[in-house]
Amino acid sequence: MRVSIKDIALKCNLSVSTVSRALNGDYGVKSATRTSVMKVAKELGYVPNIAAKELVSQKSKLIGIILNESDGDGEARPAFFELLPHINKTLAIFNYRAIIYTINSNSYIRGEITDIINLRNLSGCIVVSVFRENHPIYEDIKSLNNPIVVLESSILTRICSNINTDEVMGGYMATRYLIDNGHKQIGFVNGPQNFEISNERFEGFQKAIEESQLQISDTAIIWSNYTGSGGKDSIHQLIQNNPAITAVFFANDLMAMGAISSMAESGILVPKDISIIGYDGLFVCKYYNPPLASVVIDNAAIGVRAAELLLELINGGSGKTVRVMPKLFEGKSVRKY
Amino acid sequence: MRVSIKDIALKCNLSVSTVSRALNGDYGVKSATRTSVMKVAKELGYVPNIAAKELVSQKSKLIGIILNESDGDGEARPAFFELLPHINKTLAIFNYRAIIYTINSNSYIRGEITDIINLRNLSGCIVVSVFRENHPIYEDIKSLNNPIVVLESSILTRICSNINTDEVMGGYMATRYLIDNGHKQIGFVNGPQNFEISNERFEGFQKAIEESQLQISDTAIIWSNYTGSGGKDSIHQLIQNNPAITAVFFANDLMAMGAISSMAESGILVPKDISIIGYDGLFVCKYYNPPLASVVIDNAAIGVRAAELLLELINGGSGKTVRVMPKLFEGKSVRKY
DNA sequence: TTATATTTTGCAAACGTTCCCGAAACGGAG
DNA sequence: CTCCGTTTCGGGAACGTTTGCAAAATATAA
Repeated sequence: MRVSIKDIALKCNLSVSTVSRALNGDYGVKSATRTSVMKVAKELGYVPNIAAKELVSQKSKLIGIILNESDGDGEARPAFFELLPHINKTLAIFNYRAIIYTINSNSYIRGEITDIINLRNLSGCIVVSVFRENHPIYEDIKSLNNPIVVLESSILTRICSNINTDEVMGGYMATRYLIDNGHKQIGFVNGPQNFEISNERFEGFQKAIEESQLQISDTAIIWSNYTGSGGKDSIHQLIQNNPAITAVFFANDLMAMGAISSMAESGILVPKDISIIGYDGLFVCKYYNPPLASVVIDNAAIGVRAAELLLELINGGSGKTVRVMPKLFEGKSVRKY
Repeated sequence: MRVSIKDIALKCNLSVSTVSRALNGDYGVKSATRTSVMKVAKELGYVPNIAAKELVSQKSKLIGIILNESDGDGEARPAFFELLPHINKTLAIFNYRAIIYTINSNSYIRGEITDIINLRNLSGCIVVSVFRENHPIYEDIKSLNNPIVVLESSILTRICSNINTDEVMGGYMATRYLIDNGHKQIGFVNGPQNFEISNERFEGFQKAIEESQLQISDTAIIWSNYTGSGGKDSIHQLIQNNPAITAVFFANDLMAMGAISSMAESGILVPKDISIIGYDGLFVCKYYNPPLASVVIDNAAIGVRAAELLLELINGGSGKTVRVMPKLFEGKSVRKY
């Protein structure tokens, strides 16, 4: 049998209420008794019963991390797994723990996230994976009364914060980098059109292009799917329709890598024949061949910040928007003219 | 106020005990009352209070996933993040949930894992990350009385199962593949000597070498550190001391990639000048340039199996060892003679 | 019909906390 | 020494379940 507060009370000749107060540092207990309680608690190896605490407090110190199941295959947005440990560590500092939920984007039914929260009385949630625009989960989140932090989105309510990289800026930086290195015929392989991030990255792309008064043909812009094989298909289509192209911006690293390895087989070399820049800054970028230029998202910073934002909400703060600036990793995949 | 079992009882003119039994499908309640209880529960939107359940049952339906914090940087063993969703999904089927703990391998103090389990009354743990041999956590695990599944290790007790790929076989397969393609001067860049997996992969390497009666010089075997930059350093050292070498087996993909990208800068091409095979089968392998031959570990299978093993233990089963066979991904990084 | 066996239900304790409220102890002022 | 204000403490309800045991209801057998 585990030792409880009652055992301590017995050994100290105190009531359970006093012991509880002593243990929790509440005001109103003599410091002498507090220390003796602490001592006995330690002697007996007391471990508080969290279930009991949760029962009376109706709170759980548990926060949910919502993963889009389609990320499970490691194809889409592997970057998210890189920030998990950082979320976790930050929460742990305040004695919160993360509990993982994978939800299937396609079979999602209204209220699912509410049920998840209610069942375990979660203190809050971090929605970590990207869902397509207008996905019903966003409706649920908007009407929810629990602290939520949504990544890579712009949902903002009294009790819902969001954090994301400045995707427009990211798209701009990548394109600008190509332009600054003398490229004029530039292609863009984006993700699906119904993802917010795709549109924002596109916006940045356009901004840089217009700024430089370049002409980009419609066939130089492809809406793909963020997967490696998508990148492969797109690059060939792109080259075929735009033989003069000298550089391509891929809206994520995976597509870029798929394209590069596929081109190598056809004898097209990067960056000699064509320059490539990706997006995400996966840690393998720097070990890629050639090291892949990429817009790097600071996952550690996002993870930490997301956890902090959630804790703020839990402690009564109100929703806010945080943008983190992406950085450029130059790699060696862009040729300088 | 949330609706409780009591509200249902009131509305049904029943006692809470009957309602509880009806809800839990226990024997001894008339099917008519059961259906009416179910109906009312649904009407009222009843959600069971898990804290209360846990309090009386002294069990939690929560299982801990123990991550070695040093994996957090994404450098060491990124493969582990690939199996997280699979563990999670399998557990979810049985209404168990995973809660993530990162523990710092270096500052670990005896009993830490015990505390983790006790605090939340975890039903069990999956220790997912590799710790060095003789790490104190293994002592704790051996003396623990809770269900545990350890990955990539061979700790086995009444209540502790382990699951791992056949590393000896993996090392053998990789080496054999090089030999079968006509390579005779083969190098091996391994991980640190105080990791079980390093030694097992080495054993497989040796086995294949001896079987083929090849002579390998001592300088062709390097004990590195499983990181990209480690791979880079090792390959240069290796080539310098063994100019005639035609193929290198890296004990993980990260080192292999670090080596390949670094060699490219020196004009050494893979597989034309030197052949490379890695280990882990990271999903980026197939998009690497060139697609990287690798011993692929089936993370999905391991994740699912690990969860199943744990559930077995929780349900009273006893510890067992499961080995899964690695597969070979041929890629295009090994030249055939 | 009565007696008995079986099924179905209710009562109440228990799980380990927190917290409100009142009682006891203590301190200082008069 | 008395009185009153503080500080410290204890009693007990409450949180929402499960479960052993007894009571009630129902079915079965004679």
